[in-house]
Amino acid sequence: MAQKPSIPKGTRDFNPEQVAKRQYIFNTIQQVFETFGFQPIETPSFENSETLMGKYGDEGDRLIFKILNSGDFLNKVDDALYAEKDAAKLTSNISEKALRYDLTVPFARYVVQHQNEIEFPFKRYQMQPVWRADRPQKGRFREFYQCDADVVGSNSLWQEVEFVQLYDAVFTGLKLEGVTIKINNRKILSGIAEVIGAKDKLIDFTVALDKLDKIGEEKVKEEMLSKGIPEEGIVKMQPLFSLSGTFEAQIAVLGDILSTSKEGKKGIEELEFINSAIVELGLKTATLQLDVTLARGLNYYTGAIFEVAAPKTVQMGSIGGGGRYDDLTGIFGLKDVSGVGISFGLDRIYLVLEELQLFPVTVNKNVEVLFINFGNTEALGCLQAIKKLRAVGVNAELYPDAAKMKKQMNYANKRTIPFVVLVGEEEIQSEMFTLKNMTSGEQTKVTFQELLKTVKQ
RNA sequence: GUGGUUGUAGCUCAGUUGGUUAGAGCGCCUGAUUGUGGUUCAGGAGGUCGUCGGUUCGAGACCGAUCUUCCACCCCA
Repeated sequence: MAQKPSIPKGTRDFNPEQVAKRQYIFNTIQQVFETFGFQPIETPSFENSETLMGKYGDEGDRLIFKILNSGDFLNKVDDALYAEKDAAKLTSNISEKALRYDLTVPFARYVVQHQNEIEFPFKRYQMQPVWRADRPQKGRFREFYQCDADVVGSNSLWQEVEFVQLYDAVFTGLKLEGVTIKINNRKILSGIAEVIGAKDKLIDFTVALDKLDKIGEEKVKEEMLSKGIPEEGIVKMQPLFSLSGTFEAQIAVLGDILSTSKEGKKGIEELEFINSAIVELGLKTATLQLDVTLARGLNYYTGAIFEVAAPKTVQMGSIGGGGRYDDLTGIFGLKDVSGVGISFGLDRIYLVLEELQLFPVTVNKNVEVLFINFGNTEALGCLQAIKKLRAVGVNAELYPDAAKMKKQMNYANKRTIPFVVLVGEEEIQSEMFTLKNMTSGEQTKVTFQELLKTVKQ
């Protein structure tokens, strides 16, 4: 074959079956979002660069897809700047727009921009693709969908409680049982950083702590030391490294460590509030688990932090995440609007459901009846029947050409169409339909009413 | 962004130390079967070996670059 066309790395095409399966996940999530009182919005695929840049840290900035300006953009660049060959500086001069990196920041922009039309607290959901210039891996793409639900304009911890319930409802709805909703609180992390004398190194500290179950205690300590966290501080947080047991037991240990930190204690209070409410309300299939090592890179979180892990039998990064951000809209000039939200990673959920074979067999919305084409006279009669079938919601189609019977049957077979109807000269005269069941091979002569009845089942 | 890995027919993969015309299974098309798919039998199509360049009398195989795949970092859904 000549030069095969291709798509950029980290992107994918979806065939009809895959789309049906993705649609199934979307529908489940959307339905739960709506029963929890969220309303949909959509925002553009690309935003002004200044809306996105600097909101996700240096690493995030690197991963944002920048859109080149139109026209003769190089002409407008200062010669000296061009000669410098500093990509970061040059970028801002030749790119004014960028593809959205997540749905939270565009949402914050939306809230600020439409603050006078919005009734607070505002509960919105959004299911759209986002783009990251990352190196692809399993479950990591450069174009993928996020499904976000956020509430802004309420400090109430009941929102956090609701989101835990929402996670549980969605994964239960998807028959994905045994997911773990990990929870932590940024205030606890800041509290610890304060207690160990590394208040100014919060990010370094959390990033290192986050790796505990991956690289082990010793390596984490090494990394912390190398980032300049004082040794006596690391000694102080020693109990953290072996933290386990029930929610209550872990809270007790944290209480000890954080006894001198006002912020830390506040974090513990919040966690206790959420946990006791969840214990009271109960979860259907998910488990809520305190995980002090849970950090999440995004630096705008200020309170609760969530992350959802797939059942342990599947190797997959987190399939959802979120948290409380007290001042996200502040970066766009709207102060004192607290928000909290969660996100579902559609593409990863897809991979998990596929691996565990949890998609229902019925997701494929297939044609239910194929009418064999014997020629123009017969075809017209068929289309009259098809019209009536479609009117009552039966997916039906006529084979477009009067091709060989074998070919037409084969088509029905390949597309796994369950019923085939044959209307030839003979059937037209007797006003009957020959109905063939493709799974059993059984063939009967029926009236239209009987045909409708069989096919509708 | 760093390090590694992968690419041969539509799919899954063989292909010896570099040596005639690059193979298999499955799939696809045609016929046996002009009103009957799945099974069977017979036949057939389909590849500039990811791309570009180099070494060699000769490259699918060796070397380089590039793209792609997957993986580990980084980071993250």
